[in-house]
Amino acid sequence: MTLAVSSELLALRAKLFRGLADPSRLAILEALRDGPRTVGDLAAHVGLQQPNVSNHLSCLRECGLVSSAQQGRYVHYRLSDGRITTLLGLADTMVAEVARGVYACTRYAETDTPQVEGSLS
Amino acid sequence: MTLAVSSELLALRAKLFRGLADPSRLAILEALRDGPRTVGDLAAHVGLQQPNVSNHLSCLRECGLVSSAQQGRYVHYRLSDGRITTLLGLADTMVAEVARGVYACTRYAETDTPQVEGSLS
DNA sequence: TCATTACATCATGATGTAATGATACGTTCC
DNA sequence: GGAACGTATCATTACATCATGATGTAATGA
Repeated sequence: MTLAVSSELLALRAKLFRGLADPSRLAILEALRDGPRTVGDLAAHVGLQQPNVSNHLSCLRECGLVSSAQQGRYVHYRLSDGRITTLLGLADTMVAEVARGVYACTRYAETDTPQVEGSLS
Repeated sequence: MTLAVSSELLALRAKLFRGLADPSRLAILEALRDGPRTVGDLAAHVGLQQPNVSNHLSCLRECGLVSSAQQGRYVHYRLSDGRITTLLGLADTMVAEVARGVYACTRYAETDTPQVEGSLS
């Protein structure tokens, strides 16, 4: 009787969050908030190798978070929806609020996370 | 250059999204929208085994998404913040909008999602 | 055509993570 | 005390995923 959230919807939500659950992809999305960028530009901006960025962009594009447009040899990527910014902002607010808890969460690998100095600015 | 967002903050955001990037955990959070529940109740509700649910709950608790309170032999879990519902709702809206794209996203495994009888409202 | 540039894809290795069964811990009741 | 119950933890296994280097593909220009 209590059927309302289908497992398919849960899987979709999980996929969406999974697309956002990687620092590299979040950095890419942040960089795209200022406007469209090319792959090489993004790679230089976030300090990752080109194939790696290309792979992450494919992920983001397939999940509908970014869209691409080829112009000559270049491929310009941009955020596909302003809602993404809203989602990131809300997550940012939550992180600021539960920062201590999230930071204390040792369940997931601490990828190169130096030290938090309460800098939530 | 000039990374607008520090890598530490990106890591925190990624952790938060990672906590939300699993169908089982989303099912648990959905079940908790109606109010506090015990571990066994949750396990029966989402169709997962008790140790598995307990493990996911530990994850969610460590990340500050749920809080627990022991009453006798039982431990009641509840959402720690109403913001979580907001975040899930926004994600839901986005999923509905980019559903086609997310469906087509074959980059991540379509884990056999647990059978859920979540109640929407 | 050939070379160069920009990007995508493939294969691989290292690491992370979810699910399971067994077991330990804590509480209640006899 | 001892048994039953609810929950947490451990070790194992299977799988997922990130990053890298090598290679492939498309587009521009000489």
